[in-house]
Amino acid sequence: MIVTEEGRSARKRRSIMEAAATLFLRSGYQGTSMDEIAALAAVSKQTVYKNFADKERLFHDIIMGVAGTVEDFLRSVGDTLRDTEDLETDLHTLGRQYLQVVMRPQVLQMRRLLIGESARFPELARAYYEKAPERVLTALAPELSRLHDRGLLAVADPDLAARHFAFLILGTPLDKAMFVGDDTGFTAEDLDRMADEGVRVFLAAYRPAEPGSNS
Amino acid sequence: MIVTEEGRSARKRRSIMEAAATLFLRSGYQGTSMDEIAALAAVSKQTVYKNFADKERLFHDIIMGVAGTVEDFLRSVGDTLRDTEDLETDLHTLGRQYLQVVMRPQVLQMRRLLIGESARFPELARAYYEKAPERVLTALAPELSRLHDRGLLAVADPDLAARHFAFLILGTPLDKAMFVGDDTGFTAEDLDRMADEGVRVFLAAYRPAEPGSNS
Amino acid sequence: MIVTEEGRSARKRRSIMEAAATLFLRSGYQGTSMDEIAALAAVSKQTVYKNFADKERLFHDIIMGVAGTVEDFLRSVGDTLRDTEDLETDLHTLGRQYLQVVMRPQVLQMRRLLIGESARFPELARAYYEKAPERVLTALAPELSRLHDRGLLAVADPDLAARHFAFLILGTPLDKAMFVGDDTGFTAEDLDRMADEGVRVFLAAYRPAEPGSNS
Amino acid sequence: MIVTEEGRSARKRRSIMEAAATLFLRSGYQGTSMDEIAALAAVSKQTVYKNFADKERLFHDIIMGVAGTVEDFLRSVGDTLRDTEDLETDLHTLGRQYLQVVMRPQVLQMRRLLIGESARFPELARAYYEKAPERVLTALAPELSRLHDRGLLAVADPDLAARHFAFLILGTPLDKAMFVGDDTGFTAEDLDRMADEGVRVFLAAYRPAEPGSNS
DNA sequence: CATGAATGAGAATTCATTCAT
DNA sequence: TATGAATGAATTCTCATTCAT
Repeated sequence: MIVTEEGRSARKRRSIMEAAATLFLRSGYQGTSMDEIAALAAVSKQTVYKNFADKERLFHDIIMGVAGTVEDFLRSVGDTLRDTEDLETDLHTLGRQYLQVVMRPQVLQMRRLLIGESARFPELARAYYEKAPERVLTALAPELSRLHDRGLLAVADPDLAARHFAFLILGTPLDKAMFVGDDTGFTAEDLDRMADEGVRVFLAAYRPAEPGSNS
Repeated sequence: MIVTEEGRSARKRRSIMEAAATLFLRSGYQGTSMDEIAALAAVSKQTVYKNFADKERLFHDIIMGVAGTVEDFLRSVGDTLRDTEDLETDLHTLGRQYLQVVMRPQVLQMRRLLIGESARFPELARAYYEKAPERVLTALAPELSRLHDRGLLAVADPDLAARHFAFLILGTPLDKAMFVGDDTGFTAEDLDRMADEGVRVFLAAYRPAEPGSNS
Repeated sequence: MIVTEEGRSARKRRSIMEAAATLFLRSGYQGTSMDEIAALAAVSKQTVYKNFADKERLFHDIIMGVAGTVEDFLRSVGDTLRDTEDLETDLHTLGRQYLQVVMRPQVLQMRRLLIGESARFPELARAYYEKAPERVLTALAPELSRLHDRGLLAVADPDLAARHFAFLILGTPLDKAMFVGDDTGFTAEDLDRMADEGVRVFLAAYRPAEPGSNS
Repeated sequence: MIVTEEGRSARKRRSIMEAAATLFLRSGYQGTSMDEIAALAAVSKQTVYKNFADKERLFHDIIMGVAGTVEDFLRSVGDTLRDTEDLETDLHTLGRQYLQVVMRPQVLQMRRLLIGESARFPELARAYYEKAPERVLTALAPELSRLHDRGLLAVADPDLAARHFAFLILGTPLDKAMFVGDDTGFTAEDLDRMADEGVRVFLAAYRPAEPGSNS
């Protein structure tokens, strides 16, 4: 009762944000009108303006709200690699997860939206970039570093290695998805295979010459 | 006299296309008005409409025109790898070139533009994707296949290898550039180093176990 | 209180329709701008567009609204002829009424409007034709048929007879009005006389040879 | 050689008039642009303006040019009725001809065009009305008068009788054609039958009680 | 506070007419 | 003299934002 207590006002605010998120992601910034947002949120335009000074601020708040979604995957990165006993298996698992997360329609749409609006909202695009895609890399790098210390990988530059890991896996489907839409034609199995191949190449390149002697 | 003969008409048409390209790339499709294009081209709106049926067609023609620019690099791919005598050196050269080409502001802007408009112009985005980014990969794959046959690489799946090559090199700077603008903060040297590192990892993974015995 | 309750909204809508009707009838479809309509209705353009999706739909609604006006005369046709005891007198009365109705400026303008726009709005013109002019004929025919059965007229083909009746009366003034404007120069007496003469000719042709023996 | 000598200039003028006639009749005044006319006439816009001061004058000249086409039928009226020896047959022939002439697409389109533009070009519409439809009636009336004198018809008011003749025949198909387009769905046989029925009614009403004794 | 209307402007597109080459 | 371009305005429609009820 205490937790779900939200108040009409807060409920409306959330419904506006949901409507705006849906529409902005689907139709872009210019392609979405305040009228549509109000209509989809089932509130009056006045209410929209009461809650958000103008269209730009609404957009801003939406984006920053949605950007927080990576959290789950970030935790997964640490959990999976921290004390791995079977690096190869765990890396494959992580790779598949990574790709699945990034290929979710919502993520793809958000990327397209911000890339398309990066000229109009430069700070916003940069903020998103740092809060989402970049964050994964900065979370991955220290884990790779740890693995190096444990002698399981040979990574001279952990940040660079993290990026290689990321783009070996994501590069192809993500780039394609940016242009051709959410449905790239890749099946779930295709994606898993691509992730696996990326991980395989990563390991081929980053496996230590003689296991267990990096320190 | 023959070569430079162009005619008022053709000159105007070109000036319109240049103006439109500049503005579309800078401000996007919706962010560019036909008035602005006519003004920048120093031409009346009528003349714009005489040359291009409507805004969509103008946009289309611009995009497809720019997309044809990859040709040069495509030739370079074949020229560099076809009869290489020093694969490592030539791959590094190619990698650097590749990254430089893709990081040119015009290319970055075009990518952002089409990614941002991919919902409004799905076929156009796809057409561009196939005509530009994808085309490089389909040109690279057979070359890798040749190198495999010559025993210089061990590529079971040339297409996949081409993609790994591409994204090991391009991934990081390209993804960042999409969000943060043409100026990523990377110097030319940074980019060369990134290309080099990508090629190094590629070779570490795809170098044959015993050189010269793949067939 | 209940009857006159209409609401701002409905009032505005009506005022738009009246303004649009006036202007469309006076200046035609292309000759009337949405700006003019809004101005005459003392309403913002937005309000016009909120009530009517676009100019075409507004036009359509106006036309179909006006077309419903024939109803009164349709009733009159039945009332006058159904149980007539003095056919000649009643036919003359009906003929005069008919001509008066059709020569009302609003009707004449509507005819001109739709005839002029019949290329642009073929279905609308046809719909109007069937809903208004044609409808009178299909109401008249069965009455003539009844009169035939009662032995008061000799009409082998009631539909054809209805058309003869109509155009003997309307033909001249209606055709002239189409071209020369609402004011044909005919006085009310002229019109009555024309109607009378038409009815006279109709009766001369359709009176049974020997009254009272058609069945 | 003398007859066909026309000169480039006159040829162009005629080609402009033909193009304009085609387009005005098909698309109306406002629906036809000077660009289209120039294009269809295969001359430059300048040439159009050289020959016709402006669009209005061009329209005017076209209409008055086309209006002259009734001449043939006018002669036919006199030829057929002047010394008829079988009035019934000849009237039927004339009725059919009349209807055929009026139902020609060009005539129908001209009527629609001028009716639609009668507010914009009142004198022109009136002029056409007097030059074409009215002219037939004023040609027909004296012939009917002659027939009355010969005792073949009983027409007290020849002008009125002419109008009755006209609209008994033309009324239905002409009125329908105004609204539903050139193709009314009536076959040539339908039209002949309609004409015949109109003539039949006309004769029923206007045949003298005792043939041969009107004077 | 919430609904409908108003404002004021901007964009795409078209047109009649006139210059300039 | 004829072609393409320019002018200048009009028209339909949409939008973000603000008032009034």
